[in-house]
Amino acid sequence: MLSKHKELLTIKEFSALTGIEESTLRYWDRIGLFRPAMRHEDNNYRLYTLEQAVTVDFVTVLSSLRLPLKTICDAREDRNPKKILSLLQQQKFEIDRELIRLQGSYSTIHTLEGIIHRGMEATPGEIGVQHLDEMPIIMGPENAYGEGEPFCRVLKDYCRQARYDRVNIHNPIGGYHTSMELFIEAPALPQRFFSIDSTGRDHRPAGKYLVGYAQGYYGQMGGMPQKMAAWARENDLECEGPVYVVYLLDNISVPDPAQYLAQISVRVRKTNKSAWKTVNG
Amino acid sequence: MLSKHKELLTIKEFSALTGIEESTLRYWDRIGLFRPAMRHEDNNYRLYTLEQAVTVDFVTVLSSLRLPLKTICDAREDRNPKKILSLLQQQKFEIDRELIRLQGSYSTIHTLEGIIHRGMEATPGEIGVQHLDEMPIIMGPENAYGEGEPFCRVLKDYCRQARYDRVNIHNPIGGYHTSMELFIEAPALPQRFFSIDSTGRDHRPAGKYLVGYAQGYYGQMGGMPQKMAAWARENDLECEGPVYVVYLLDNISVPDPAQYLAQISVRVRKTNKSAWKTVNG
DNA sequence: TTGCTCCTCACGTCACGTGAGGTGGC
DNA sequence: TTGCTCCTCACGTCACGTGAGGTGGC
Repeated sequence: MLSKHKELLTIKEFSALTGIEESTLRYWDRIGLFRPAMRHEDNNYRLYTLEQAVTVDFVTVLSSLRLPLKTICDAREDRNPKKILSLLQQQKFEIDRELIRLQGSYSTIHTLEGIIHRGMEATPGEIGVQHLDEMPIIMGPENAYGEGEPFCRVLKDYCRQARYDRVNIHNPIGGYHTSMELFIEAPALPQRFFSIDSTGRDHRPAGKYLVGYAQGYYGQMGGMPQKMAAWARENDLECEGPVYVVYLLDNISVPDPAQYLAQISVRVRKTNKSAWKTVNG
Repeated sequence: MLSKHKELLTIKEFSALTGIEESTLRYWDRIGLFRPAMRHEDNNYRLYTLEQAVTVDFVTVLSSLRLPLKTICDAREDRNPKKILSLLQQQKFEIDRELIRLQGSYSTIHTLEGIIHRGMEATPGEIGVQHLDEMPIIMGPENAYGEGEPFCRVLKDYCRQARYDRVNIHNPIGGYHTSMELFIEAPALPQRFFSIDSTGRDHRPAGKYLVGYAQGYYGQMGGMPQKMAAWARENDLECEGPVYVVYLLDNISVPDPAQYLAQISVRVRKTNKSAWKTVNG
């Protein structure tokens, strides 16, 4: 038969038994969430019962589910199955929201990694034909450029709309020009912006693209549009469809705007002059 | 042509444009993470450029990925693609860990909801035959009961081992008795504990079970073992295999131990006396 | 006296949010 | 004078962690 005193645990013993930090136990005591069964008469030491090592799981389980300690504290007194079920149900929503946020972050990282990797491999000024895989995007509305309206303002209008539409605004943003002609005319003023987003239902289709890499600040293409057009003519290629501009390196990865690196891509096909068969050949 | 001054934004305008709270902008300024381009000469107002509304995304993107502001601050000065990739890679691990934790919480909630629901539907003292679905569990090691060793201590030994083995210790814990005979002998001293865990590779198999619901504190079955054995005999049933004890209602959902509700389950088959066919009949 | 465990109390952490009290220009 | 926007500074939040200074029994 063990003496009654033997069953009482000091804070250190209780901490070792339950795995809860001493400082946490003192804090829970202080806010009245979970208190030791008694205090030692002489030295005021906290004394926990062995039973408490089991009943404390009301706190540990619910706090592990991220319920605020205040909520746990309030629910503790007159808890019943129904009330607990309702707390759990609520918390499931919270966790769902967190899961969605985290998956968004994960996806953003994945996209960024891919983009930055390609940015490190690309050579500024390089032009060539490449096969590009499908890129899922979310296409924004048509841009409204007012008289002398700066690029930044329009981009921010897009961002505001994106926030409103619950689109992940932390994903990389690209520029969309409806044709090579319009791109050459105003390379700094895309007709639309798009967000590179793996959940997007729009996409830049897979296929053969004329790809150029331009170094410099947003929209400053340094003659790249003309060079790409010339390169296409020289190689009997015809640009078709929209032009996509994606900044592989920008202020996320380099501090100096002069080091930004844009990937410009537009679909191409061989012209009639070419030896290859063409669709309308 | 717009005047140079028109392109400068007050904190309110900048906040509206970027969606970042004014208090957050002041905080970022204070810790030197992101400062306005200049201050107004007269009134010391913060003045941001339109460009900054774009470059601030270095901060917003990385902080949305939960990188500590200190890390973002340190990386800002001389950032380069390689360094940013390494930060992203690290953060991916962090997010992975968080995702796993959250999924664990989600699964714990799901398990708890199921258990508490069954606890609300069950009638204390009831005995009957039920079909039970498979229940995934993680089986613990064999319990070592020392001389006069209290139940709580053994349970906590199991918990410590579970923490060590990285088993989710917040999932409900059940008792496992190797046979009905041993259960009747010592209903408060299960040979093993197990954790109800959807990721578990062990399980209580699906099948026909003799099920009893006993009210009261852990291990206090109030004659339920004998009653269940008697019920089985009267109904020409033979108990086989281990006995599982799961507390459907315990200190998570009710404060009073007298209200705890245990579900006791053991597989049964018809005896020879029965009209039904038996395996060895 | 030394070493040990415990105590309380104050302050730090992290990324802000809130409110008090004051300024500057219409 | 009133109303508006901005400022700084201090304090609050949340769930602890840390350390200073002190106690009690061997």
